[in-house]
Amino acid sequence: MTGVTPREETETGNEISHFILDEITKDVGPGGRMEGLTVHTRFPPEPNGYLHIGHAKAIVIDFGTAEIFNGLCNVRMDDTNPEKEDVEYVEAIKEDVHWLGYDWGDRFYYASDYFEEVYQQAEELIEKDLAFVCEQTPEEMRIARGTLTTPGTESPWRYRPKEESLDLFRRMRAGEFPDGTYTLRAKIDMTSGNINLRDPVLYRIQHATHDRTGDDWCIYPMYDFAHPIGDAIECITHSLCSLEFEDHRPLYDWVIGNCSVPSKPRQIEFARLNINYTVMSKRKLRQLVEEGLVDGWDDPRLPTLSGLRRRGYTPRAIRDFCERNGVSKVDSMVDIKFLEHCLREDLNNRAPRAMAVLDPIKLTITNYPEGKSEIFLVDSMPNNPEAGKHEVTFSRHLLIERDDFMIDPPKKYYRFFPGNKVRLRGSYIVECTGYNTDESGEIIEVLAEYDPETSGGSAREGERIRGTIHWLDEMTAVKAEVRLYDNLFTVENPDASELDYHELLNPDSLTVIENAYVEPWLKEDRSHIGYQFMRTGYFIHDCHDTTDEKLVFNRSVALRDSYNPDK
RNA sequence: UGGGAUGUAGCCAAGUGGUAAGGCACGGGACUUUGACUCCCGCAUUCGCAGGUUCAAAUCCUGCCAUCCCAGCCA
Repeated sequence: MTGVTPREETETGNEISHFILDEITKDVGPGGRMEGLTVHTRFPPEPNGYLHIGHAKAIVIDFGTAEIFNGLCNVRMDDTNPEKEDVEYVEAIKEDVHWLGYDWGDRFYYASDYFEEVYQQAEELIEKDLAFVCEQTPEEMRIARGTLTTPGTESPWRYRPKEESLDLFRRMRAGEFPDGTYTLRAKIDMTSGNINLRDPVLYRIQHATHDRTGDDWCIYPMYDFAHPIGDAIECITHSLCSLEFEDHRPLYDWVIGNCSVPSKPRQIEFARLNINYTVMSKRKLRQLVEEGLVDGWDDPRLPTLSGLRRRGYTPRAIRDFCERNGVSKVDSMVDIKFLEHCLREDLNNRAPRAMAVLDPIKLTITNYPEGKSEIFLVDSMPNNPEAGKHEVTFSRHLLIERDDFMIDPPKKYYRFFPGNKVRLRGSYIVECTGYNTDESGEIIEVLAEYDPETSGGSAREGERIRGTIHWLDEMTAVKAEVRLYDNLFTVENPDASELDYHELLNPDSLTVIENAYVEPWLKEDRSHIGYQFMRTGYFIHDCHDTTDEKLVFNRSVALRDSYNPDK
């Protein structure tokens, strides 16, 4: 038979090629160690926090790899430590994986599903004289483990008769001993340069109620023991994980090799994702949430999937980002600008356009009759006529962006200034004739005259209008709150800083604009993945705070802006 | 004086003995009823460093340097 040839493209259209695919191709191909097997991967989160974009990379690799080989990918909650885990997170994790666009079918599992089988394997190991019950205290064990440069020393309990270990282990399970008094340890090699092989703990006593198994157990297996067995039981062919597990692989292989399991999965490691100006560790994210420095796990400034979702990121943009970053073993730090690029690219093709004025100033069309009003039809997406059109109303009193007017502009400023003509997108070309100030000299109104012959915004024959400005009809505009976001941290790598992370927080990461205005249809419309407010960025309704009475928009990402007055 | 990995542009990243892909960022230009989008152009005489093998080296060999991970009864 011939080997399975990986598909070269994903749904997002990216050509995927990396070393893991190469390895798997060899494994399942002719003469490979898994010749002819269906590729089967798994995504194994610990339910102790919310998923972030680093997990998205893992999900894209786990599910994407299975997809490429026409295989399967399971989801398995790694719930072997009841003290740290909570069911609260399970549903959130499911939602995030689905939201990203992946489906595990009927293969949603828990490591705890296998507690009985894992236990049986432990007994078998004891009988094979490959594991023993140890009575060292945590402190004694730490000392006996040795250091990075000196070998460890064997536990005094290492050579106790296996019958005794078996009896003790059963009594551990029966709940006869308090936490910390006994452990089950693998009998490997206390002199190994790889500390994971210095008789690692396989089981510890923990009188804790488990979310799924309740009080059935008072001993729980360690990750290094439960994980390979879980993989093998599910007949996972390739167990893909991050780099820090690289030196656990010999132990993974030891467990697979010495236990009676139905398959022999292969672990392959890849570098986890880092992005500058943010943090990715669950610990730090939790801290930000618990200290109230952000508005919950789904704060739009956070790199959590729920935060990105609320910010207006699309699953497609995130998948695209992960795929285009590639997969390698190099510790890397990806530029957040690339993430933003992926979002803009997706939204540019799919988000309808609207006009919104974030910082309004009045514009009065002095030669347009008071009380008169007309309706213009504008393309919802100029680059895609099939997206249709929508109405905008025009009248004497309009709103424009405050920085679209200057009394004394620099060169190449194409917007409003006395004497200049600009196009009010979709309606008319107008000439700025002046402005009014209040007692303090503050500009409160811009004045202009419209040219009736430019209806729809088309210029007169031979005339070139450089500036096109967005605007709203004061009569029909709807008030909205708009939230602008910037990086949460002021430094590229907060983790590497010696300063306390509180000092690294960007004080301007959130800007709330209370009195912005938007086109009225945005009050009802919720049918789109996001909107482009022309010339200002991509926005989405805030899913928490938008109500029937109040509109709240989050800026997902600003538009690129090449305007540079200094040039 | 341990073990495991990794070094290709500002950031990702292809490349597997035949003469440095691509993307992001950046700079320039064209187009434009979004200073957006799109489109062109530019952006590593050199692959951590030093030797060596070869007609030919980012790719092979030797030595060195730098960075990351590991001493939880966490995952």
